[in-house]
Amino acid sequence: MTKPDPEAGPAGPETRKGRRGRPPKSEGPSGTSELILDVAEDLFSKHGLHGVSIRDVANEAGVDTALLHYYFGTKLGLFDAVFKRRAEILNAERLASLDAYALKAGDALTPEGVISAFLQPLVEWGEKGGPGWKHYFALISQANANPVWGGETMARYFDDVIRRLIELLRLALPGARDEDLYWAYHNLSGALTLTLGETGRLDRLSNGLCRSGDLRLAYANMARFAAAGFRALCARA
Amino acid sequence: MTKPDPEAGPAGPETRKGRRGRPPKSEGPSGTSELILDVAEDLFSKHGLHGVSIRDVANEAGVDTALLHYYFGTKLGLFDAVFKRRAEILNAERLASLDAYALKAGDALTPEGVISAFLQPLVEWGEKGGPGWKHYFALISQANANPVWGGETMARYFDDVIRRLIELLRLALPGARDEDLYWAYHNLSGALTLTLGETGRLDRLSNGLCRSGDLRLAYANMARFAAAGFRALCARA
DNA sequence: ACTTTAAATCATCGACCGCTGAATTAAACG
DNA sequence: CGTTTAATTCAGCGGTCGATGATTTAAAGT
Repeated sequence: MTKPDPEAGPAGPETRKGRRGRPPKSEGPSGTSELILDVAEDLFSKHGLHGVSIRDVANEAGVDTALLHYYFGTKLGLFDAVFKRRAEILNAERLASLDAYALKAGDALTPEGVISAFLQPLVEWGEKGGPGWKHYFALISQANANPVWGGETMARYFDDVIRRLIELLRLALPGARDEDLYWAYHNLSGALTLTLGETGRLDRLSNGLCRSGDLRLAYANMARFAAAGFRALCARA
Repeated sequence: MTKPDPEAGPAGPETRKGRRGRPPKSEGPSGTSELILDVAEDLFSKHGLHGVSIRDVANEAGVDTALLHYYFGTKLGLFDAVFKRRAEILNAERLASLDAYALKAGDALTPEGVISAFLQPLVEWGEKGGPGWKHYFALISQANANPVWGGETMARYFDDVIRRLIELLRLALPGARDEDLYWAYHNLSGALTLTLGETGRLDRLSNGLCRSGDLRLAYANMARFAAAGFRALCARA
């Protein structure tokens, strides 16, 4: 993370550059703090917390480093803010999607249906949410692989939805032992994490036969794969 | 990564501390460069490349930072050396395990068998290889989630074994389309990555019902889960 | 109109970063 | 035994890091 980038374009309208003090009211689509979050999200998702300096973020966003401290306090505060921003939206939609499916399916819950409902908001945000959501997913993917702060962070933000998911899977797989349900979820979680990363690894390995950017296909295959896995793990004496 | 640790114990025999020059021949089990690699492996696996300074490694290993440059040149050179050290051992064993299974099974290859053979060396090293191997696995897990250098690194070190795995799975699932085989592998790879991390996430989520440290169980469940997934994905028109 | 507050830059501080050249000590080699 | 080479610490260089206090500008409140 060291890009000089000394003169990135004509620097916007009337080259207001280095001008100190509060800027005149602009009708821009979203505030400066959102812009900073977008940039930080992008960089953190690619290089991790320690791979990005606040100078990197400030330069890329075209603001002074002091402004990041003004809004977010510390570097860790910025990171947390990035993590939190979309978590709430995502969790609300995933819970709603699961509840809607449970209501619709009544007694006829299937593992495929539950898992698809769980994944659906990810597909939609990934496809229609713009690049910010893809960066966010990649960030989650990295957090899930981190043994130090990852576990705690993931638990804090996402355990509620996951418990609801497992609850519905328990209904869809009557007689399943809880232990097996959790182990099966562990495998699904790993597959999901890798998909969220969109690292392009599969594209290269398959010589272009599979495109990890095809989210709809990726998630459909994951639901089918995992549903079969759940059945196999949970249907034993 | 900032630990003071000003006086970690009595500093060994006769407190040879700050003593300059080549040390007298010691009958220690392995050389200083191996010790440095062990420490670096541990720290990198927990905090990532950018989360660890060469001073951190040097302090933890009880040597001067200049010694790391003497052995490994740059920080990246140290990281690569850590990555490479065990990759060769692991790959040789995984290929041998797959070949042995192919020979034994003849025409009666099963997905469970192939996947178990693929996973077996991981179980054994994880159980009997000491903490170094666990740190190494966690490092791989993080590399696999990294979108920048992870994909290239993983491909360089591990693609050979993976191609052999898919080849055998193709034989075990006659009629499967290559595209489906790759997508199924993608899901297995994700599950494996998460297991390798041993982040303790499942332990907490299941309130202690599942212990991610139980490698034998984790890998047995993964093989069963993934084999069913492969069948489900590959057995369609 | 005056005051207060919000939003921004500037200049800088002390700490830490990766890395290097010189010195030192002991082993290996002849 | 003398020379070369391997293994180590020391001292420090130039650069970057996260963070802060002072200052400036414009909006908001009264």
